[in-house]
Amino acid sequence: MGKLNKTAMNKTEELADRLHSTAIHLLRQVRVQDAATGIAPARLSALSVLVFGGPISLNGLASAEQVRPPTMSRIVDALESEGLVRRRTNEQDRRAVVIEATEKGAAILWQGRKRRVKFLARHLSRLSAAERRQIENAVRAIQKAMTK
Amino acid sequence: MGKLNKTAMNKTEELADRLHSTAIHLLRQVRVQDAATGIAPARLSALSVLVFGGPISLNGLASAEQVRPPTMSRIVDALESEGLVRRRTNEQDRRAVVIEATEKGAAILWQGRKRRVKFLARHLSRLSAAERRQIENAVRAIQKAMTK
DNA sequence: CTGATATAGTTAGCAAGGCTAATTAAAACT
DNA sequence: AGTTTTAATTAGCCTTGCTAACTATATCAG
Repeated sequence: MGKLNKTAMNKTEELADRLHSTAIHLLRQVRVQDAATGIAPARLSALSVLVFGGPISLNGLASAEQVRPPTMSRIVDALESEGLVRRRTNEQDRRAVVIEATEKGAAILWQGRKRRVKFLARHLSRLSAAERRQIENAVRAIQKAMTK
Repeated sequence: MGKLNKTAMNKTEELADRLHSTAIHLLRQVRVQDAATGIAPARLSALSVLVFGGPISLNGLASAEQVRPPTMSRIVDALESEGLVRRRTNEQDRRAVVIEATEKGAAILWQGRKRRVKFLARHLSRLSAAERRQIENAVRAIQKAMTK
């Protein structure tokens, strides 16, 4: 993949290309681990915002997850019916709801997160300490490059 | 995110965690670029296999994309009706079809790929050469860690 | 060579997750 | 008080994943 026109790409573009494809493959493997939680991906991701970030409004959650409110409303419906989150009305602004993870939701999320991190760490542990340091530096650099 | 239980994680697990979240954010931003092609993501991805890998059977394409044949059959239907790919019957085995990208499909894909790579490269170009070298090394290390 | 079995692909039908447009209820602002 | 804005939901669409069931062709056993 991507061999044809390499000649037309400069070095930075080649790096961009490899970085992209590496990210795709990395996440593809991790997703298999997440499937073991039994929670569908969008739901798991929203739940994780709630567990790590605390209670938040529906619109806040939607924008944290970069989806539209109706999409998030339905995701929260599903999480709620599985007993993983809870809706409260915000008494300061009765139009708004506050969504929070239940104990059960938090427990399940921590489990899944642990599985995912251990899976990745198991792979990373096969590298040398120097290689891991390289990845660490690269992660910092990528974050720097991508934030505005 | 991920601040709560860091104490319970060792260094490699922390790295795994940051790597994971960096990959997610990277791809989320790139996806916005891909949307500009006007082709839905699964279709774009299948088309890219055809353009970079050449003609292939439906089952082959499905397994390259890690989806089931019925899913791919429908994706190919959509691409075909947009004139981006073409189905041929394999004359050696008349049960099988061979799917190939049309000129139009290839052209659109190259455009989109160029946009995506340039977008990423634009961000990477704000880093120092040393930082880009770090990313390069890290990409290699990650691939090594994740294969097999 | 014929009947059974295996393989390639499609069709039908379900679920998840994305969207916009329209609606409802509450808040905020003339 | 009446209008406008805002938070969330509902309705209805599309895409993309799946399994089960079907069709057509190929292969294999006797």
